[in-house]
Amino acid sequence: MDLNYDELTFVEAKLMQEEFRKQLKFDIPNSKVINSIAATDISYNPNSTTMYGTIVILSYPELRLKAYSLVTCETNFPYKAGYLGFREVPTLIKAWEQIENKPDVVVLDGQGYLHPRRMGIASHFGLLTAQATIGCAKSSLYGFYEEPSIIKYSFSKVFEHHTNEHIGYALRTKNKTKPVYISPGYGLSLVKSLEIMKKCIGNHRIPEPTRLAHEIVNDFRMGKLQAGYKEVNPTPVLF
DNA sequence: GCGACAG
DNA sequence: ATCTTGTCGC
Repeated sequence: MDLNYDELTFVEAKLMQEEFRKQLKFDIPNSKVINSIAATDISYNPNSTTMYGTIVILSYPELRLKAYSLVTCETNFPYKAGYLGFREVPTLIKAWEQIENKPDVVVLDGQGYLHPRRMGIASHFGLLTAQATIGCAKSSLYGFYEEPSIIKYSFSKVFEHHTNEHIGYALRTKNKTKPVYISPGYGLSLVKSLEIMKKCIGNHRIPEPTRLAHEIVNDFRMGKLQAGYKEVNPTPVLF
């Protein structure tokens, strides 16, 4: 594919999001059982155009690491709230293409439907790959909501400012910590995306797939891992 | 005009 | 996103 948005202006990017939005699908006949879930992450030095990207694949619902894809990619499109996809998706598409066994669902670091134009990075990536995706963001970008109870697994709906449309959830993934923001990116419903993410919660605020992606891409940037696609050896059964 | 603003 | 010391709470 070799995607590159470096020459786009924000005005053009916005028009593209409005066009993409019309092509989104959320209720794809979804009787398929989920056996694997992936998470993506990007790492880089603020003063460099080199992006380090990863997509890690875990078994579901056991959440054991099965494989990971590591790539490096040059990007000049700047970060701007509302346009994250244009900066990070090209790197992720490159990581996606070298995966030999595609996962059933992909969790992106950022928003999905919970976006001013319903086109967060999870929707952007999901549309281009025709993959089921979920947006899981560490902070809020858009919408209003009431704070969920401080107890782990509690959640509340996030709504569109003017229409009151339900567009995502604030989910408490750990007692007494800030919630994360969940919304479908592509191919899944709001309810289904929340249900899946609840099952990805471990003992930290950041859900397990995303935590692993962050750890692995950091090792990659530090030179501890090499670019490419690698399937991890299954843990031997002892008896 | 003012404040907010994923990573 | 990344850097980075100390501090607070479980």
